[in-house]
Amino acid sequence: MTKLSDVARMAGVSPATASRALNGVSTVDPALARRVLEAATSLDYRPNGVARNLRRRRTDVWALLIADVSNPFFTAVARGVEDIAQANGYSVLLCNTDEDAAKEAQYLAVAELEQVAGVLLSPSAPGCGAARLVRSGIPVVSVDRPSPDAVDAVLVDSRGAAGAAARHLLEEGWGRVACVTGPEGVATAEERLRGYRDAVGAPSADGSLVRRAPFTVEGGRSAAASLLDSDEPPDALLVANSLMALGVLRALADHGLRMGADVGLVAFDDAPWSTLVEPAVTVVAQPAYELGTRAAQLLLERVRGEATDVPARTVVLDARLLVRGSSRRPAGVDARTCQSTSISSTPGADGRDVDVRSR
Amino acid sequence: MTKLSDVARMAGVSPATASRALNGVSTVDPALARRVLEAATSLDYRPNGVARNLRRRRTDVWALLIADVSNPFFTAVARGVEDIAQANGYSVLLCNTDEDAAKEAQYLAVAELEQVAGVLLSPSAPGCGAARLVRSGIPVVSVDRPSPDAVDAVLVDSRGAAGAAARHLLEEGWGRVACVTGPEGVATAEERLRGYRDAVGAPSADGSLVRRAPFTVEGGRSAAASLLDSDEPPDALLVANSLMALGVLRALADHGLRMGADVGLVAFDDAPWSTLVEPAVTVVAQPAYELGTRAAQLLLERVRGEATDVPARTVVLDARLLVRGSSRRPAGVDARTCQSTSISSTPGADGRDVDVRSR
DNA sequence: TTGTACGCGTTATCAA
DNA sequence: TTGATAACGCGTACAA
Repeated sequence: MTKLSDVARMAGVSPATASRALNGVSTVDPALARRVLEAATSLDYRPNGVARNLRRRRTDVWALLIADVSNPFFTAVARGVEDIAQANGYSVLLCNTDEDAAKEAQYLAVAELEQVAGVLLSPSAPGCGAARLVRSGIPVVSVDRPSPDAVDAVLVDSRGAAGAAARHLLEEGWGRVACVTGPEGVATAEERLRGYRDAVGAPSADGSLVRRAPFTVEGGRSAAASLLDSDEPPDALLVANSLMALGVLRALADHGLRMGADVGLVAFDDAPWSTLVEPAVTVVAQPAYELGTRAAQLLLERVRGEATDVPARTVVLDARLLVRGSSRRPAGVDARTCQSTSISSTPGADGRDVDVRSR
Repeated sequence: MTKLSDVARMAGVSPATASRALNGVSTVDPALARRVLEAATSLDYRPNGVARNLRRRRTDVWALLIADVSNPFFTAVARGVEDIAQANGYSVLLCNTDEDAAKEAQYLAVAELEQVAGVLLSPSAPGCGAARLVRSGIPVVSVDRPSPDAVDAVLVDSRGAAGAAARHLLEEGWGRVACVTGPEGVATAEERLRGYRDAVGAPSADGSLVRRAPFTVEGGRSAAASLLDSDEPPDALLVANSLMALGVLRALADHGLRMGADVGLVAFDDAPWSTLVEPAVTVVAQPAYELGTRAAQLLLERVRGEATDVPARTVVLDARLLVRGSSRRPAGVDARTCQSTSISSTPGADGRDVDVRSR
């Protein structure tokens, strides 16, 4: 492995000058610089980033902790993060926590060990161990789910969106609206359940119409099956995630029920297949990619030191309710008519508006 | 930042002993080891991984270069890789190349700079610059797409699977079978086209029935639209990827055509929505997750030095043709009947068989 | 403008 | 079994 001192020797200069030349420091004599560059080329010199990182006392790596890249929502978030990172010279470590606090803690330990420049975190539970990172100078930005420890946060108004969705189902005339949400303790799962309860009213929203399950296809399937097999089955479902929605559709098919006709449906996340099924699925579209880019931009300011002393920032993005066939109640007319309307969960906003609040 | 020497001083030992104690070296006196551990705890000591990496001359990081995490196929691959990595103490850097040679080269440079322990690569073109990594001692395993530079490779028999799929369409009685494949130069795109040509015969497989497009929804949509708008439109389509398939379905709808009835369809990748549309989509199911885990296992052996001097290995996994409604030709009977059969692309294999060959 | 010398924090070597 | 010492490869005060 050829190192900097080799290049320096060949160019007939000191390692210091070689270092400066290769890093484009302007004070170095052009002639020398050229000699150094040539030596580096002919020796096929590759700088050692690890040594540089040690010396510089920083790295150009971020850690991204999400529940699961297989979840299309997080895939989009990850892509957004990666795009911003790459455009600014950072690399990102992908960490799947599977909503597991132990895995999460382990990844945070790795992030600290590897001295990453910053962390983007979608915590599985409120009390994750991100505080120590922040204390040791590593900025942490939370994505999708809030963290008391995070410096900044980029969130979606899950509660408002879930409320609007449930209200929409009620207004369409569905009688018993149930809710299939994520695991207990997961912020977005709780918020969506809360929004649902806002709409249906606490008394009627007793346990019999609520199911918690993992944010997976199988989670959705079994939750829906359990609801449909109960004594008083619902006639409409609010589903907290697109993977779950796939399972719900399977459960409906297993029970011989047609969505939109027998059972109303609204699901979170605008999956690409949601307009290909019949009828199309009414969804709460979340700006997942933008969630990633915005969080990355906030982190960028922090790691660059541009936002030191800036108080914690929280960006709340709006979700949009896209009304399609699955939530429309069949009247006399054909229930399979498919209309698409955009309704913002925040009155007056057009769905692309962004709230930026300090906390 | 408290460092090792601080711990050593507090424990009244040398840094060397402190290091040994913290790393669980057995030769250290239990009493001393305990003192070190206590000191480390009370000082809240966190080792500096960067310094350790420099001294050890190795890191515990892999780089994973894929076209795009947003592509569900690669998402599954990434998840497979990450699971194996995490279980063995490695972290993975996620790199989206977008089939862009420049981006790919840049990421490979980062991988070398950061001295990653190994690279998992799905090259966009045959001649990528992975050779230099291998020369400098970094093992590279190619995933999904072969690379002349890679040490090992884990692939799928795309050509055989595409051939079987096209043959299936012909046997069902579709007259003009077209092919929508990926960008020129991308190995899997070429292999699938080749398999298609194997089946339909080179003469009839002239350009008029072949379209190349990006592996995206929009790529599939416009390719299908172009085919359907041509003078002699096809009556069946072989589509090389599930994102493209979504676009193709959209194009069919735009043209007022029903798959399975007006147009036969087989698509690569068994997306979760493929059984939810009507009729269900016949697919070539690729073992994407397993592709990731297998590649990771091969890399693991290399980075551990267990497979030094072992010649390059190529693992070829089988894809399975899952026959469903979209490829069945409507006869007198209802074309929407949905059957699901499993046919291996390799005669005699059950679809889970694996060929391991040396090259 | 260039060179010398040191330090980043850890681990491996070697002698005791 | 322990400790002193020397790297690992680079960047950067400081002095020249």
